[in-house]
Amino acid sequence: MLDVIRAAGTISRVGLVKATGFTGATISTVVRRLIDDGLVLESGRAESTGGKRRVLLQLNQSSRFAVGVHLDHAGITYVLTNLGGSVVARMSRAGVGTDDPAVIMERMATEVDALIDGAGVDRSRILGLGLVAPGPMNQISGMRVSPPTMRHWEDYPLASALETATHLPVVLDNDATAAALGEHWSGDVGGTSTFAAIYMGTGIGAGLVVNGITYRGASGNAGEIGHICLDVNGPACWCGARGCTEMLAGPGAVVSAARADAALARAAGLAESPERPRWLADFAAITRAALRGDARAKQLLENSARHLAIAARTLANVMDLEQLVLTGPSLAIAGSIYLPVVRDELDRAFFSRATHSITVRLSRSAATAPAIGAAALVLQSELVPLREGLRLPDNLGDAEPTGQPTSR
Amino acid sequence: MLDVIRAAGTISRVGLVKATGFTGATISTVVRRLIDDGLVLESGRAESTGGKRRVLLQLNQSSRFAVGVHLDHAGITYVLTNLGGSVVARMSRAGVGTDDPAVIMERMATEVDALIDGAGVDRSRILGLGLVAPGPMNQISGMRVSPPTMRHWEDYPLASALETATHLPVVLDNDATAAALGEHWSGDVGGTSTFAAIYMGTGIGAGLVVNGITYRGASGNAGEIGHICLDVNGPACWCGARGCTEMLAGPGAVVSAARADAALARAAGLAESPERPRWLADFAAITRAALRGDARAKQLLENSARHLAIAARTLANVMDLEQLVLTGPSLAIAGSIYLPVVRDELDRAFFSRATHSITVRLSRSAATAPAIGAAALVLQSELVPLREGLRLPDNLGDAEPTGQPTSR
DNA sequence: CTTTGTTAATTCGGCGGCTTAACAATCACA
DNA sequence: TGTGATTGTTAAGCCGCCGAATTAACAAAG
Repeated sequence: MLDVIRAAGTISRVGLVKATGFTGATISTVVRRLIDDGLVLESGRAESTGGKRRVLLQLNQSSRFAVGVHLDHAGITYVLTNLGGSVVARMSRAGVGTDDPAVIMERMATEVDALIDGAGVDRSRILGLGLVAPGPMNQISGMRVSPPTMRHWEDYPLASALETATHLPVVLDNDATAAALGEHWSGDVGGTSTFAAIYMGTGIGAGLVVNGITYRGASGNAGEIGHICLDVNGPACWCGARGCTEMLAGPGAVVSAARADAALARAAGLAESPERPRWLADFAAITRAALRGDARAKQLLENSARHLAIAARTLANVMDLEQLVLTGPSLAIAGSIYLPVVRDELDRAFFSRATHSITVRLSRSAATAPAIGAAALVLQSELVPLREGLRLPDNLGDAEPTGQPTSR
Repeated sequence: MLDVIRAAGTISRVGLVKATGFTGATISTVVRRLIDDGLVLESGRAESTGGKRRVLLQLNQSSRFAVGVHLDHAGITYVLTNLGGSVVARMSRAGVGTDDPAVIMERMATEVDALIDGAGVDRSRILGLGLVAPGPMNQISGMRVSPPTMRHWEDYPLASALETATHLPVVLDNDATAAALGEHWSGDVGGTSTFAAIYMGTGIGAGLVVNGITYRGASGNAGEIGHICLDVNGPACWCGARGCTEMLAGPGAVVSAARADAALARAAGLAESPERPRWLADFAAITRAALRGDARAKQLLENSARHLAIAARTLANVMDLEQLVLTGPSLAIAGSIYLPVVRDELDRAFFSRATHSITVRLSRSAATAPAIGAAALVLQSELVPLREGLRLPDNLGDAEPTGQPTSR
């Protein structure tokens, strides 16, 4: 319900009737309650359609808030969003590094406090905290399989620890999935039923949102397009396969190819074999060189884009997507180079293109997308009734009675 | 609810309480009504666990039936299944060919009558008819995009026409999706939440079932693994891309490669450039040659299997699958050759293999899987409440906020 | 055979969500 | 200034589901 109002931006009660299928009576009482709770505001009138003018409703954006935290090796990003998913306050702090989880927990609690206090938001209006991190997350406890750099976090009871530290309800998820959800809430995805966010950071992943809820797969690993084969004869990957997207299109591949080219490395200003690889800075430098017109840099990036585009098409074909968003740190930098290539690939060879188009766009907040998505997780869990589990049909006995009267 | 009973085979009321999360009270009344309607039977007692022995429940398999029809160029397959998805009667008739849709409709109506009468089933006990065909189906009307061989069916109002012809409720779907659903109902998929059926006929596709309901994507084209890229430098495909699975692993590719090899063509007994290509017969002949030990035939098929396996891994990674079933006419023939290759590929390189395993098996009824699935569509639509997400219609009537006049 | 404790299943009162039905409010237009 | 159309509210009732109490069936101990 709230989700419908949010997705529509502004909508009347009659509009809600059509959108939800509920009766006018139901809508009336529900909306009444939402207004009483301060979640929804009446915000004007629509033009008459022959009778009484419709009263337009919209979310009271600043009635409730959610905290989103993106936990990563390189940095922790905090955002405070309102009900609409718009960022009210944002903060970036040092990453996890090799610190002990318990230490980080304490630090996060104080930093979250700082975020909330800095924005001047009443704590009672905060619905909860969403925490996302790389790798699949166990919904209840914490990380199942963590990337090498965060190995010591494995099986740490993230949710419960953070709940006691911050006194806020905590929900967990994978960062790519969160990024997709964030786009669904903050971006103008509208009523799109199936879409994905391709997230390119160090690795390449994708988050999937189907009918407004995230698709996680059996173990939270869904959307793993970083390790699908684009070339049977391609280079071997650490995952056990060959020709994976990550090997052919990943920022790591781009950076190491640039390093191998002495002239390019010099032109782009890459540090020569630094002790600590700063791939993101290097990737940004290569992008700048390409935008300046450096042919070799441009070729490198377009090669990467071409491969990413093919992975995107695979994802779009398998999931039969309507919309695709490019996001993540790497695409925040080089998105303008990747976007046309991906668009072209899908225009040319998306399997269902005859039936329906697929729109591709860049995220407007690629760098903070996962954190925003983390907050969106909270918004969703609080506002969208999750119809999990099996429920009873409405008409169990009405299936073609064969003579016996259905006793009521 | 009925789906839980079906999936469990036999289950007690207490078992249902645990499985569904409902209260004992609810279960009691619902089960009572199901028994009154004849859908469920009490079938014995379980061992005591310290107190009163549990009464075991199971579906009354023969209380209701469903008709499943697989419409294809080459042949029409009819099945009549009971509530459990078991085939009660089966029939195969000539394919669609170039006949006019209206003619086929009439023929189907009489053939469905023959099927029902032959099995001696009361018409009032038939829940409905499921019709599946290649290509994406418009849920309401009929085919959207049809394969070249069935071009004259495009936009024909299949559902309504067949409803008036047979006087049965009709549901439509794509055949690969149906095959997956058929496996979910008739096979022992158990409580698996995410699985796919790879369907290899002339082309290659996959049907997806997530949490017991089919995933169709935006336009019913989901699972299109026949046209994902396995080799960026591969041969061009009619779909507009390069190196598609269908080009590298499809039966058509296998057969034409075999024809190109004169010695193999002779050994396998392929007709030399027949006027009408009989790819299925040829594919079967090549398979027999391989099983006899013909090295060249074996190599051809294993090459195909290797590529199909990579496509399967892509699908498994993207959807994060728990189970995979190989089905369809081609795999009904050569499944024993493909199965180990697919298993090996997933064991080696399935991305989530550390978190959870993925089981791969052959369908037990590969040839009739789509027809069984068509019947399962009916069973599901009647027995499982489909909770669709909230949807926004194209035009809700509200557009501009606050005062601005809405132009219509 | 009786008593006791445990588990299974049903019944009954009640709550909440949703619907139908009737009604009040607003607006365009004749 | 009605009049019909459209929007929105209120009241009454249905239905699914839950909680608590009750009945039924069984094992083990005496």
